[in-house]
Amino acid sequence: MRLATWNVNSLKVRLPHLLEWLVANPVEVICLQETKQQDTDFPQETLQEAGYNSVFSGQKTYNGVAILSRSPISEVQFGIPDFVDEQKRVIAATINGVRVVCVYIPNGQSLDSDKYQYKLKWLSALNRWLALELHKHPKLALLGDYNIAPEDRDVHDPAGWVGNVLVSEPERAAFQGLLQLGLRDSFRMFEQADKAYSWWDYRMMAFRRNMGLRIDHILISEALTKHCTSCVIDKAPRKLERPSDHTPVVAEIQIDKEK
DNA sequence: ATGGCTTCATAGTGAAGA
Repeated sequence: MRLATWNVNSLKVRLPHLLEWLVANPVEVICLQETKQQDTDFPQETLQEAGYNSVFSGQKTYNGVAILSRSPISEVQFGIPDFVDEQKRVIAATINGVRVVCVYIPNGQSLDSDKYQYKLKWLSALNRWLALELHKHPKLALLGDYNIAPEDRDVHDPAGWVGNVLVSEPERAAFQGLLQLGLRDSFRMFEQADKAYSWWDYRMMAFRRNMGLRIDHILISEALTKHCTSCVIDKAPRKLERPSDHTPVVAEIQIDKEK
């Protein structure tokens, strides 16, 4: 089954792009971030008509996450257990025997911001929870907008980004901490073109000049790695009119759907 | 150049994103 993640930057604005993309890419599961929509406004029926069940956790203006799936969705978890957070950034569910964890990791704003401290605490809480979750669900995938470029090769201009959030050493250490739980960055399991990114600033014609970062990731547990056959970034939606600044990432896992 | 663009919000001297 194919699993995707996409920060849509407003589901209300991007719904036509999402529906169009799902017709061309009928993935089994897609995790969405920055839906920026209250649950009462979530387009559940429209997505159902497009063949997708959905679970979602949203709020007005900011954040908001959702999981859509062609298969039944069970064991839905909202937020990180025992971590108090007003911001809707996590939703998890079990689909075809795979624990799907959808995250919108905080941006952090700047290294001297309170939001950066929140980001690091948040990552620490995520790590603690996932350690337990991996025990319960050996087949686990962590998909989302991580707001972390793991290595310099994930940054168009590493020297220019020094001192910024998304590339700082503590954030990268937190990313490595997730790998130390036994997760693998599925994108790096395969041969990839150089300068492959998943986000480009709206300004400065950044997309046309490929001034991007790879900050959207699909990490998979040991039990899934041997079944993972590809991971690709789909740049096509970034070329549309009024695009999201992020573009989808898709991993293919060869497992029995009936399990 | 602390800018640029986009979103949601409100009608701001805006806030936040990445």
